[in-house]
Amino acid sequence: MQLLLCLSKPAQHVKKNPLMAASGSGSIMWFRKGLRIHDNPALEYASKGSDFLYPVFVIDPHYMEPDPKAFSPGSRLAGLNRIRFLLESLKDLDTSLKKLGSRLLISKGEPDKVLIQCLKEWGVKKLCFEHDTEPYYQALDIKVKEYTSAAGIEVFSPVSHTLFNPADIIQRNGGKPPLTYQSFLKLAGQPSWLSSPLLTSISSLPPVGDVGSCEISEVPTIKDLGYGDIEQEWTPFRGGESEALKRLKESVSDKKWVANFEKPKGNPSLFVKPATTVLSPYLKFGCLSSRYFYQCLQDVYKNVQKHTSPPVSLAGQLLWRDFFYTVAFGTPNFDRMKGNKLCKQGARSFFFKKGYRSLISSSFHNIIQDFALRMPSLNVVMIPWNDDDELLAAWREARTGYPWIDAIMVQLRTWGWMHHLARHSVACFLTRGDMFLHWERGRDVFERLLIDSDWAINNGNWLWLSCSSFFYQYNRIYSPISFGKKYDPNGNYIRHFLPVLKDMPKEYIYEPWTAPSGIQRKAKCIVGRDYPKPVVYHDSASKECKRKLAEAYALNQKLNGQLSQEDLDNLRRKLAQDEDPEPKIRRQRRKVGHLT
DNA sequence: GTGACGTTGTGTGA
DNA sequence: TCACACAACGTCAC
Repeated sequence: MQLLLCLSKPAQHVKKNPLMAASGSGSIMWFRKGLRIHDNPALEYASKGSDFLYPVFVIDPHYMEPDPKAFSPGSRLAGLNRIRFLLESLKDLDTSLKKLGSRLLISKGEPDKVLIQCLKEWGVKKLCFEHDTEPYYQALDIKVKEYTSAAGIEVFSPVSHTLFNPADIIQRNGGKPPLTYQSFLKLAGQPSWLSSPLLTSISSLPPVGDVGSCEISEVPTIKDLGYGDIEQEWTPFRGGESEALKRLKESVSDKKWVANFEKPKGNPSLFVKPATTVLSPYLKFGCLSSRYFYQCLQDVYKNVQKHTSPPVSLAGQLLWRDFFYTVAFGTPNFDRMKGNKLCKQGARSFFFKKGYRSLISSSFHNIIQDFALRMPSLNVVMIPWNDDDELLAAWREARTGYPWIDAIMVQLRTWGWMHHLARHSVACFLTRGDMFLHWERGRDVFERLLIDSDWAINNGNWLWLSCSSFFYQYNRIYSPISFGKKYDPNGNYIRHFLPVLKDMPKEYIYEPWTAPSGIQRKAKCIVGRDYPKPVVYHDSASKECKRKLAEAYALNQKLNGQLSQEDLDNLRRKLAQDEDPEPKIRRQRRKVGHLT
């Protein structure tokens, strides 16, 4: 309310038309993701044949308003970097809409309630919004469609966030999502829209109609949202479609770089000019169309002699995105370890008792019903992860004592973005590599702090990295010392994000606890005082993790993945009994060191 | 049932 | 720079 009051001002580009509601020629374009003008079929359809167009974005307080209890500045669900990125994206969209004779109408509240109020007040006959497969939006859309169906309002909700429609892929695979990238590629083939040009510009839009009694504001600032004066290091990446297209143009203009791109060969320690496009935050909010990006890449590939291919190529990265969207859409409880049992044993009851039947479009319902009968097939390994708030906080707050890990966590907090392999390093360290903590805890931290955090991709990658699903070679552990050193022997990345170590000689920068005390004094960094000692011994901790994973895998195999809570607890006790005490001893020493 | 395969590990030795 | 051991997983195609 405070926001609306302080921003209430006469709306520009708004034409009064008291007859509009009766004429029924108005449409609402409901922006959620898809914050762009180019390749936006919902916007295109909304503007066709409409005398008035209402471009609406609803600010959900859960997503935007300050939560003082959260572990970093921001709302309950999002860190401040991502909130700011979203506001910048909205501002850019508003500017673009104004150039086309329209504007963005910002409202605030529970999105479904606000939208239904707008639909009633404005008397429109058409509601357009981009289809979204995330559970949050699926549930939201059900509520809105219940109203539109009863009110006789046409709904147009095209798939334009991804290259393919996840439901189509699942249908083609007999009702199950493909579980490997290669099988996904085979099913997907070439996108149907690839041969025809996408609509990348619009010359004008219908004017905005009378907004009546609906509370509408301009795009708020961070301060308007109640954050006051914030002192923090902000992400260097600016939100919005204009910035996205500029970045895209820069990336694809280097044809040689695009043609030779191989994701696993990228250097995660580069930060002045990152080794990847950093287009992921723009794809996340739909400031950039993945289809337009894909088409631009195909144009480059056509004009070079040879180029890399999926999974490592740039186009392959967009296909990875679609792969995770597809598996996530076809897997109930994709974001949990413990939902798997429910999937395997009680898929029918899950779908039919929990109301998911109404959640899914009728055309897809038959497939899902069949899918439920066949049993969902994503195997999530049940692992008795440890629960240790102290270790989790050390990881989250960049004080593990391993500079490579801590520097990445500082980059996460300050930039909201890190290279993919840097994410692998810290995710492996938290889960199966060193700390043996639950991937869901790490997922929560990433989900909050990343500016590109995406429900399907984030959960998919945590399942992958923790060897819980998709990837199972738990012997392959990233070393918190040698992995970074291989790319950046001088430790420039560490020196930048952990200035406390900027004068540490390169011989010790990845393992400062090994530096002689004279060197530590000269570098003005005494380990245990200015920078923490390691919270675990990597050598023994990683061996312990491998042993635990081996036992957990064996039990999962024995019980065919059907572990009860009791089975997990028993295994946890057994693993603790057999545990090598060495990592714990180090933790005790560190703790004492901190207290004194 | 079997064999090939899997975007992105590390350390060692040639 | 490359091959190999490490130790061995699940998925897919046959």
